[in-house]
Amino acid sequence: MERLKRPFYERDTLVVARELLGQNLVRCLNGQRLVGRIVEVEAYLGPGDKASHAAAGHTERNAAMYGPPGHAYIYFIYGMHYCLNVVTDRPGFPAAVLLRALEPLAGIEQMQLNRPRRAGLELTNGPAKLCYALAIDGTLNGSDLIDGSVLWLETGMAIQGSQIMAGPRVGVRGDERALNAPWRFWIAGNPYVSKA
DNA sequence: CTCTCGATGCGCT
DNA sequence: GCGCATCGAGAGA
Repeated sequence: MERLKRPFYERDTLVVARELLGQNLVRCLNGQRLVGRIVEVEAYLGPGDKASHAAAGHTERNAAMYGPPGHAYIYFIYGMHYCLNVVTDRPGFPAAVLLRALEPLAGIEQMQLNRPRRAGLELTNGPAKLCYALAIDGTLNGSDLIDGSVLWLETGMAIQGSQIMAGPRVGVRGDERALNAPWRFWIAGNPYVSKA
């Protein structure tokens, strides 16, 4: 499988979000490949998006979103969880796509070890769950997904446009527009999607 | 199965 | 101090 290059990420965030569905997320851990198919994402479209961390402007926490596309933006939330985004759009413009759910493809035994009390669908059907399964935490924030050796994306399975579902994002606050915008995308019928 | 609620730490006002 | 792009235990049905 071929690694996704910088130009893939350096495009309109809604386009990238839809095309991320079906691609493979690869985490290299102690020489082992942990691989999951991306089945659910959410787009965060910049400073004007009131649900985005970038709505508050440039801060230390969200700095990765302002950097070049094709890097990881990983944040710590609710005092105990991490969530993984990929940075999109042009350098200097703070946009990203949150990876919300994966379908495990390889390294599943290690994922089980990383989540000792959960199995099956519960392994990776949520944004913080997939980070536990793939051993992704704040130390990987800002990782380069093109030249790095710990985290990257590879071309996966082609998804037909008719198989892509869209709806409002989960768990966000903000104004009316942020709450209603259909910027959550998922693969129709995939059992690992966090919410039907 | 669904629903409620506590956990837990840090960035931001 | 407040609130958070969440999760999972426990209760009830």
